[in-house]
Amino acid sequence: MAKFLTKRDENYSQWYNELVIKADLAENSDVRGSMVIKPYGYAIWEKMKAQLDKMFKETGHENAYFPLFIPKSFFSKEASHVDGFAKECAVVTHYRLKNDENGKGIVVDDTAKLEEELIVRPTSETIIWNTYKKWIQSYRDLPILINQWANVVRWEMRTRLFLRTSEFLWQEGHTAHASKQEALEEAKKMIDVYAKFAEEWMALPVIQGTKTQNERFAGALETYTIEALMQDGKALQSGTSHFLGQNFAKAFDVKFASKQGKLEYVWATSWGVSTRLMGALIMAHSDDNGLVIPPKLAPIQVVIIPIYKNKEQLDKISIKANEIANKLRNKNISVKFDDRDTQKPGFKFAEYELKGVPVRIAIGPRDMENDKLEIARRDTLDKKIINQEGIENYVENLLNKIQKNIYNKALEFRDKKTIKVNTFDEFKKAVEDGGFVLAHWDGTSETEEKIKSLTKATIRCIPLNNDKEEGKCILTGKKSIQRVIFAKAY
RNA sequence: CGGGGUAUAGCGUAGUCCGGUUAGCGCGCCUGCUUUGGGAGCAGGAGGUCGCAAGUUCGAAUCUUGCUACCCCGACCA
Repeated sequence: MAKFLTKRDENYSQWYNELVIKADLAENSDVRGSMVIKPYGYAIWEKMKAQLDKMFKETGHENAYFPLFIPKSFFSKEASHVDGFAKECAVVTHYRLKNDENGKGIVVDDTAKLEEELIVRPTSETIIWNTYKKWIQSYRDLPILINQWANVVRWEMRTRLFLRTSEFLWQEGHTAHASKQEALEEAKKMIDVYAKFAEEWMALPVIQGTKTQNERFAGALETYTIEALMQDGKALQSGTSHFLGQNFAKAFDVKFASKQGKLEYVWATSWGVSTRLMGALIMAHSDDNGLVIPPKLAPIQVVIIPIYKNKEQLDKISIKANEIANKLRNKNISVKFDDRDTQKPGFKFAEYELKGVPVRIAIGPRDMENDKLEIARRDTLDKKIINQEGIENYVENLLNKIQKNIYNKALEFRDKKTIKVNTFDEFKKAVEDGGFVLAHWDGTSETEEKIKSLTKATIRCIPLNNDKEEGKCILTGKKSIQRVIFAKAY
């Protein structure tokens, strides 16, 4: 089986690329570094989006929309922010095209040069804080809890479908608060929301922690992150939430009158997840036969495939299949009855396996005689013949089981690949083997940099609620108060 | 931005060094028949400005020059 897909242990990144394309999730477009998200892939993203949106609203946030274009001057207002993004910005310099005088198609009209260049947003802090300045005068105007669903552009040198594309879809929350305490709580609250979403919906175990200064968001005082482990042993940063302090308020001069009548700068957070979550979902669970999608995010949860020799048989089976489909739909389960006559059952089995549909039901003449059906689950590839009677409860139960099993499998894998080391030799070997490596670190950026250049491993995070433990830095031997998580990352 | 490479049908490729019939093959696509409980078989068929432009030549996918695009390695990537 799966003779059309490269195996994971042969070439993991080739497996990933083939899978994304063959499962019909996305493809490269003719625009450098930009992908087309195809209907099946977009359907998964829509499910993610719907759930996240619900969770944001449940935590008091509202959606709004800010401009795609940001005046260049906004960017220079926050120094570390511009440092972080300057090298990967798309810039709009003109606003008109004209026919080439030599008849060679269309050229930029040099006379239509913009007074001030516009940057295609790589993130929206600047335009949003420029706006918040107009909205905030008093503590009564706070907090502002806004989220935006948008596309952003970062001119990356090297791109990969979903993991890093020049243009990508995401949400960015931008909140404004009257106190440091409240902003910090907001940042933590949102990383918590992300972790909950990853674990309960994506079946993806994640570690919450803070970033070191080196890895922090440009302009943030603290960056909270959720880190997940992929099957090749590399880490994937899956969501971040930043405590921005008063940096942006100061850069954009956003002050409010406090209850005591003093003028104070506003405290800020921002937080986001992107279509990169699709990459995490694919890499964390899928196997050599194709995608494995957790039921809660699967666009099709159950597919029914008829097996027949002639039209009369198909007609009979169709009646039964539709009956079953309706029973399942009444349980809010999404079902597809695939009665295409243009493909054979074997082809369909393979196709839905490749596409990661959690449950497959096959009904043939044999089953029709005995009131049975064949049910197969994608996560374990187990097949069973069961009674048609009570199928809706059976499937409902099975989908929950599959969701849990996928999570447990990923958790087991991560636990197995999480190793404590105490010496630099052990460290190098562990990094080479892949996985999360728990090691002592002296807390300096220089040491972190050195370790990165020696091993390509970076500090993924300092876990929240980390156990305090005296130790010695694996590189310098200096004192350390806790272990941090190292890994090679995407 | 430095180094290397590639461009031929929807996709993957052979042919290019050493110019010479109608540019070959696999997948996919179309038609027909037989098939249908794990990616069907046979027969027939359609599909090509050989990246673009100029040059050399009786003759260019093939040689020369220029251009463009893409890929790989490095640098870069909260």
